[in-house]
Amino acid sequence: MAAPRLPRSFFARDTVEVARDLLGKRIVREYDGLRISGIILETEAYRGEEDLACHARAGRTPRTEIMYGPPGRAYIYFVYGMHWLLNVVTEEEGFPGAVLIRAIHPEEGLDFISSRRKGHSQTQWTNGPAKICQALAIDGDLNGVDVCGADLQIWLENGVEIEPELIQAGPRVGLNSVLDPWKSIAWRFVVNYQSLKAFL
DNA sequence: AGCACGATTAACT
DNA sequence: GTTAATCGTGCTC
Repeated sequence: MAAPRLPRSFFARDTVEVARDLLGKRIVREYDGLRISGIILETEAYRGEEDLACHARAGRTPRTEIMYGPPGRAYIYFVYGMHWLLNVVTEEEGFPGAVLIRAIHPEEGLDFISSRRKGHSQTQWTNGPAKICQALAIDGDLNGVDVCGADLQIWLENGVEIEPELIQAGPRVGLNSVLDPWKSIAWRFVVNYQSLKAFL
């Protein structure tokens, strides 16, 4: 019996809450009949047009349109000329928001991940947002897929319980030219190493 | 261990 | 034309 997927209602909430609640959840990628999965250890929230770090800061564009759409869809985009990054759209339809998945702890499909991250040690397999996409074979072809519906490509399940006191919040990464308060607002969430050891 | 930089494309100004 | 929600390498301390 397969574990139930996180429902759309999980994502139809405030982006910052969703980002925090995604820690400890399991992200599952099905590829070529193979199940690849990991436990989410790090996320970031991007929320609203006033958030100067959010792509929706400039309003609706072809790229950001998906962030305004229904929650529970994948927002996958390309940066720095070579990297794909995976987000899940949040908030009620009409309000832009998404959670960036920044790090996971691999659990299933280790051979697959290893082959896609050849030449790197296991700790470097999925400890960054572009590394996750490389490891799980996620690219722009999957932009817009529904992670709550019947699509068998990416979805989320309940994983492990993370004690609230083991969650660290801090400023989001890579926002070099973003102004405060958005540059330093604590919308990045990381599972503390202490709790990491509980299931490593 | 930590910092600086180049890679390489597309969206947006 | 500029910038970018990053990564890997190569250099220095």
